[in-house]
Formats: sequence, structure tokens, C-alpha cells
Amino acid sequence: MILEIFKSLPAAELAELLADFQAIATRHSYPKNTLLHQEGTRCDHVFILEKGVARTFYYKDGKDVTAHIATEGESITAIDSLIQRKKSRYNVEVVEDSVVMLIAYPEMQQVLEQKPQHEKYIRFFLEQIYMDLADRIENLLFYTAKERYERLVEDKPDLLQRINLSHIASYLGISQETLSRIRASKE
Amino acid sequence: MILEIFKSLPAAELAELLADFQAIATRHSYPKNTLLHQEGTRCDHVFILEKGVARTFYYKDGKDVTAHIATEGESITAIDSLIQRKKSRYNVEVVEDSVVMLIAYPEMQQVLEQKPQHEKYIRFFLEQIYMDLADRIENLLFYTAKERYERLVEDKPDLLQRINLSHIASYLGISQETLSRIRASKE
DNA sequence: AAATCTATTTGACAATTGTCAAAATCACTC
DNA sequence: GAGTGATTTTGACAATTGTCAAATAGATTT
Repeated sequence: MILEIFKSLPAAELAELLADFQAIATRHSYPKNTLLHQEGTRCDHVFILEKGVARTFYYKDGKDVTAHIATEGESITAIDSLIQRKKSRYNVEVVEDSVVMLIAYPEMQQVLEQKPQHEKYIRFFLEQIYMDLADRIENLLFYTAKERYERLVEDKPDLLQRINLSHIASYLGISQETLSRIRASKE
Repeated sequence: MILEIFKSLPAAELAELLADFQAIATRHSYPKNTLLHQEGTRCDHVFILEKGVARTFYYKDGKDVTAHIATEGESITAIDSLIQRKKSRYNVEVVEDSVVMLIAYPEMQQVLEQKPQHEKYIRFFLEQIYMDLADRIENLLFYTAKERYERLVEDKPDLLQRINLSHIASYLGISQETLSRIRASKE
């Protein structure tokens, strides 16, 4: 159940971390469209996708907006709630039938209290997702709707077959109609 | 030299962290427009503003783009380089005459190796700057140029007197001309 | 105070994208 | 396989914002 981003790290040190987290993780299967976390409640889990696709979304002026998408080997959660320990504005749902590892936050904290040397991996994890957001900002600032779409296709070609166009559109910050036209203009 | 965001944390635990970081921090004064870090080199410092204003910027298609702005009680660095330990694409400069605390990354790592219990504060720090980026993305996705400007004025009213309009514009993802017109349309 | 350099504003126009409404396509159920 | 509901596409139009060029204002130097 190792996260993709950890695969480059020194195996020896990592093994203990993984063992400790394996010990508190549980595996679940969910059918398509299952809500893993509901907005307005506190989120106490990190979800790691073994198989399938999941997204976080929220409602902005009544519209469903996708904030994050995760596929195999990636993690997803209601990050605001997990960080600030309060009610979340995000929902998390699986978009396909999925197999998910759950790590409960309180147990994770306990592991980190007992073995603070693991904290540096959490730090590494946060650094990675921070850089992901920085990339996304640059994407929004400097690339046109069309370019953003092309970059997503380049990065995750399979995603477009696996998730609704409307979700892709809101994730990219484009109206669904514009995204549809962009697709039509290709080939 | 405490960071604004740490002020809400339990004082007792925090005191040791601060003492340990004070021990490796050095204070410097820089005149306006001094470059604290140059792109293409590895950044080995975190800068904490005691007085003044600083920004990170980079060149995108030859244009100066402001990525981050920090004022008193906030921190700034070439975050890509600090995280990934490689050459940075960012420059860091002070925009006003400033007093800055420097913390060298290698020494910070050493402190964290010796006292891994401090890692959780680093984690807290990363979580905070992560949420800042998430806010910025939402800002870009859902608010017009005018609204983004108004929100910045609301949040940091003094900034507009302290830093060039062109820097504010690129930070907000707006052309300088549009920002100028937005300002003209008010009052 | 004139001269020079920098920063900001203004004008004219074009391009990108959003919105609303309707049609077409697709997917699933009975 | 007809029918129903969800998803995607298309059309027409308006609004926001960017670009390029020039003018103005402000700041700094001699």
C-alpha cells in the first residue's frame, strides 16, 4: 500500500515506517460513487487508493467543484479538516469501484508520538503536496484553458475515461462547455 | 523573532523550539532591493522578516512574476530549493529596508535530527503554508480580478503603499493595466 | 530646476472564456 | 429495445481581461 511518492526514499528507514502504518491501516472496498467523507463533519482518515479513482469536492454557490483527484498509489482526504481538526468543507468520494487503505488520524498521531523519527516522512509528504499546489497555481496563472487540458491529458491520459467531464472541468477551473469545445477542436 | 503563525501554540513546548532555533539564527539588515537569494543557485536559508517586506519572484517568458510576499512576522524562502535541495527558479529580495533573521537549512536539519520532537512544529508550519496555497487557488478559480484585488486590500491594506503595483499585479495574476483600471474605478 | 529614468495610467482593440438555452448522445432500467 | 435520466455537445451572445502603444505622473540625480 506504499504511496507512489515514497518509492524513491531509502528503503531501510522506510520499512519501519511502513510496518508501523500497516499495523494501523485497514483495507476496504467501495462501489462507485460511495462517499468516504461528508462535508460538515470532521475527517479522521487518510485514504490511500490501491485501486480506483477518488476525488474531493465541495459546493461553491451550489455548484459541485472538484478540488483534488487521486488514482492508484495516491492519497486523498479532507485536508482542511485533517490539518485543522475541525469540520470540513470537502466531500470525498470514489468515482469508480475502488479498494482503499484507511489510516485513522488519531492512531497516526499516536505512532508519531511514539516514534517522532517518522515525522520527517510526514514532512516529506507535506512538502510534496505543497509543490503540487504550487504547480497548480502556476498552471492557473499562465496557461489557457486549452493548455491546462492538454497538460492534464499528458500527465494522466487515462483519467478522462474514468471520470466525468464536468469534474475535470471544475478541477481545471474551466466551464464544462468550454472544455467540451476544446475537446471538439482536437483531431 | 517568533513567526506569527506559531503564536497560538502551547508556550511551554514552543519555548524550547524557539531557544534551539534562536541559537542557530542570525540577524541581518538589508537595504531596499537587496537580493537575498538568486535563482539558479541552491537556497540554504529560511528568512524571517522582523521588519520590512520581501518577495519571491521568477521570470516567466522574460516577465518578472511575484510568487510570494512576506511582511513582519512572516517567513520567506526559495521553497522549491529548500524542499528539493536543488537549484531554485526563484529569487528572493527585500522590497523595503528590512531586518531579517536567517536560519541556515543544514543547521536546522541538525537541530531536527537531535530533537525530532521539533518536527511536529515544522509539520505545523508546512500545514499552514499549504492551506495558504489552497486559499490562493480558490481565489484564482472563483474570484474576478477586481475581487482578488479587494480581498488583498482587505487582508493587507498597507501592502499597496509598500510594494510596486506591477508586483501586486503579477502576484494576483492580473495584468498591470487591468489592476490600474480596477483601482481607478474605486472612489 | 531640468533631465532622466521608472512607475502608473489611459486608449483602442482583440481574444478567451463564461452563461444560458437547447439539442444530441450515452447509459441504464424495465 | 423502448424509455428515462444523466452527460456531453452545440449555438448565440456578452463580459472580462489581455495586449500593444502612447501619454502622464512620480522619483531621483546632477
